[in-house]
Amino acid sequence: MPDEEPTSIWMLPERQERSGPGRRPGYSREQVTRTAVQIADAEGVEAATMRRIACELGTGAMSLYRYVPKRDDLFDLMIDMVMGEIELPDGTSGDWRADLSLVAHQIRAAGLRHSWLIALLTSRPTLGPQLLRVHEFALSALDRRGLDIDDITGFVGMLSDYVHGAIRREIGWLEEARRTGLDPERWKRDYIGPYVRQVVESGAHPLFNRSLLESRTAHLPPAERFQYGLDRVLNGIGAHITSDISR
Amino acid sequence: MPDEEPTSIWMLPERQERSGPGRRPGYSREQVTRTAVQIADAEGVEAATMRRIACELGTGAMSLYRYVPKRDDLFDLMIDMVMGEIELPDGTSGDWRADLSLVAHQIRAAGLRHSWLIALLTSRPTLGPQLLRVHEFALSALDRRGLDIDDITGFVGMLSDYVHGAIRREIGWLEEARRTGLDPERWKRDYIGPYVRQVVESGAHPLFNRSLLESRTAHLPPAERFQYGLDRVLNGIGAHITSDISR
DNA sequence: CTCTGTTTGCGTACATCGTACCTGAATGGC
DNA sequence: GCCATTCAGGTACGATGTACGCAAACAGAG
Repeated sequence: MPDEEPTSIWMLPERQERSGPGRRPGYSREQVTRTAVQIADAEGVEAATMRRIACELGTGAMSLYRYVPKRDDLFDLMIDMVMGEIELPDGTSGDWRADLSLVAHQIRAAGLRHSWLIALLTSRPTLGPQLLRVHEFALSALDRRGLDIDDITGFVGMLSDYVHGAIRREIGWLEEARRTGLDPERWKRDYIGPYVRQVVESGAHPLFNRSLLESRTAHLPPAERFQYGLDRVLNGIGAHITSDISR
Repeated sequence: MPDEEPTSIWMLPERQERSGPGRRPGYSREQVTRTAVQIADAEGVEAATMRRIACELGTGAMSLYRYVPKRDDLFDLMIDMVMGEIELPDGTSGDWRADLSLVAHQIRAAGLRHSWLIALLTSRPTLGPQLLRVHEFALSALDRRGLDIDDITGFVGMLSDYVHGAIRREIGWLEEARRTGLDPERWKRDYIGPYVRQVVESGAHPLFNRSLLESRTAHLPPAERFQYGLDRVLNGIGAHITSDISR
C-alpha cells in the first residue's frame, strides 16, 4: 500500500518493529534524527543531507525513507529532539519571573548548542510534543495572575519573539561567516567590515553609528546582554500584572 | 579579470553602462531584482530560481551573473527593494508611539504584500541601505527621550522581534500550506487538523487548549490582533520613558 | 526443512538546482 | 574596416530530494 496519505509526522507512527514477516528495521526514527542533529551541529544544517545522514549510519540514502516521509519532516523531528533537551521542573514555582527566565535561558542554551535551531524553528510552524511541553510550561507560568488567556498567549509570544531574535543576533554573523565558508575573522575584516565602515563614515545614520560605537552592552558578555533585554521584556509583562511584586 | 574578490553586494557597483567597447548591458541589477520579487510574490520565493528569472526576462540563466554575483546576494537585493517600498516622513514627528506604530504597520503591510519577506529577512543578517533607512527612523523615534543608546537599540530590537514574529504567526500556516502544494482548506482539514484535534482532546495541555478555544482575539481581524500585541510592546517601552505621556 | 508472502535495504535514475567555463556575437575606438 | 573588449547564453558538472523497483532477509505455514 504505497499511497500513504499525507499527514503530519506526529500522527504517523513509526513502523512497528514486529508487524509481520519480513526483515527487522535496522534503524529507528530516533536514531536517524539523532544522526541528523549531530551532523547539523558539526557542519551546519545544510550539510545534513539525506545521503550524508545515511552515509554516517552506514546505509543508503533511500533507506531513510522507511523512517521519515520527507526531509522537511526530519527537520520537525530534529527541532523536537532538541526541545526535549530543555529541562523544566514538573510544575511552575509560583514565581512567574523566575519561571519565564528559566525557559528563556534554557532555550538560549539550546540555540547556542545547536546553531541551526532558531532558523528551523522560525522558518515554519511546527508543534511537536516537546515544543508543546515547553510552550505549556511558559503559559502556565502566567496562569492565575489575573490575566485572560489572550494576554497570557500574547506575552508568551512576545517573550518567544525576543528570545528567538536575541539568539539570532548573537549567532547570526558567526553563522553567516561559516555558511559562506570564510573563517569569521576574514569574513568580518574583508567582507562585511569595509561596508559597515563606509556606512559609519558616511555619517548618514547617526543613531545607528552610536549603537555601534557608543554602546556599552555591545561589549558585555553575551549572557548578560541577553539578560539585559530579557529583563526589559519581563518588565513589560510585569507592568500588566496587577499584584506585581513578581510573585 | 575574473578573480572578483568576494565582497558585500553593497560595495560592489553594478557594471557601468559605458566602460569601454563591447555590448551594452541589456538589463540592470534593479530589473533582475524586480523580476525576482514579482515571481516570489506570485509563486513563492522557492520559485524564483535563476533560470526562472532569466526566462521571465527572455534571456539565459547565466546572463544574470553579469548583474548579481551569487543567488544569496539577489536575496539581499530583493529584501532591500521591498524595504524601499516603506514610506516614512522625512523626520520623526515627536510622538514616538505614533512613529513606531507607523514603522510597525508599514513593515507588516510589506510582509503581507511579499509573503517571503520575513523569512528572508530573519534567515540571515543583512544591512542594505533601505533597511538602514527604516532602522534609523525607528531609532530616532526614541532619541532624546532620556534613554541611552543601549536602551534605544534594545527597544527597537524588541519591536522588530515582535513585528517579525507576529507577521510569521499571521501568514505562517498559510505559507506552509502553499509550500506543500495542498490548498489551505484541505491542508488544515486533513494535514494539521487531525493532529491538533488529538492534542486538544488528550487534555495534556490545558492552557494551550484555552489559547485555541477560549481566545477572543483569535477571531479578531488580523490587523486588530497585530495592534493588540503592538500596544503591549509599546506599553513596555513607555514604562521606561520618564516623561511618558507618550510624547 | 521448504516454500511463500511480506517488508526492508539500497542501487539506479530523474528532475532541478546553483554556477564554472567557454564560445560567439555585438560594439565603439583607431 | 579592423580589433580589443564586453556581454549573451549554451553546455556541463556536481549536488540535491526522492520515485521506482528489485533483491535480500525473515516469519509463519506446510
